[in-house]
Amino acid sequence: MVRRTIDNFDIRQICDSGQCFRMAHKRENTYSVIAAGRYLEIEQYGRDCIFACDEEEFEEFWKAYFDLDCEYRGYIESVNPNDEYLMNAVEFGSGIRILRQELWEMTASFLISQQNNIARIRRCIQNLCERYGEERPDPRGESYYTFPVPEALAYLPEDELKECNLGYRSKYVVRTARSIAEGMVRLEEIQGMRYQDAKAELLKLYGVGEKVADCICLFGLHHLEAFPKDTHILQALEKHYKRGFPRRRYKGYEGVMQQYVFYWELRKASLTDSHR
DNA sequence: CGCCAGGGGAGCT
DNA sequence: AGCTCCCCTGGC
Repeated sequence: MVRRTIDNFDIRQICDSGQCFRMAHKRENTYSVIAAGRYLEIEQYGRDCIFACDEEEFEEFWKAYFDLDCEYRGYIESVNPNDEYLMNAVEFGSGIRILRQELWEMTASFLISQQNNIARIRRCIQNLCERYGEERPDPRGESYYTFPVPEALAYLPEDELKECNLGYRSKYVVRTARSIAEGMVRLEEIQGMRYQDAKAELLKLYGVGEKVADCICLFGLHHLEAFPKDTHILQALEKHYKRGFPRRRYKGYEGVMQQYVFYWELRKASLTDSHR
């Protein structure tokens, strides 16, 4: 067990912010996450967090995964006080962090995300992991499945992943897995590239367009300047930033602001809903 | 049953 | 850069 008191960290908000599809609400105050072949449960009460792993694993892996070396207060305090919309969004999602997830997993996950909703994206990825990932025991005596390696998908018939409920996205994932398995696109090299070069390289993958490439850059490469524009963000920009989002002010971490806006747009509907 | 939207993209012009 | 068409599932 690892105990930490952490500011601007809310595991529920992170789970609901739609950047990780392998996080789940286990029970009151407790969430699970599967990443890089590992399984972890996190329990949180206010700023007090309990990570169900030993100190070594926490320091070596999870600390960086949750981006805990970064102080998010600075991002939050930089928001223009006159920007009422963004002030609200940032206050509402002040516990969000940009996770440091795996490049290949983000690539496949955001291929699956297109024209899809988050609940179904989760099910698709769960299906994919159960069928092509590796089964491992978790500390509680149950089991979980790792994310399949590219080679496990690369030589399937292009429609095979429709069995996992991917629909027409099946061929995007299979062809991309093949491009990577055969070395047409080298993820290890992309890891070392700056944002623009990495994005250009990712755009070569079949099924990867502007928006998906930016999601991969933001969540899989931690390029915080990537600013994915999905339907929700476009609607918000249209409504609140007719003259364009002030990217200059937030230069270098526009993607963090994007995530506050996205979460706010996603959740505020259900907020008024639950108040009936 | 039809219609539409869900964190778009490919293939044209 | 903009347009059309493509494509799958779930909810209403």
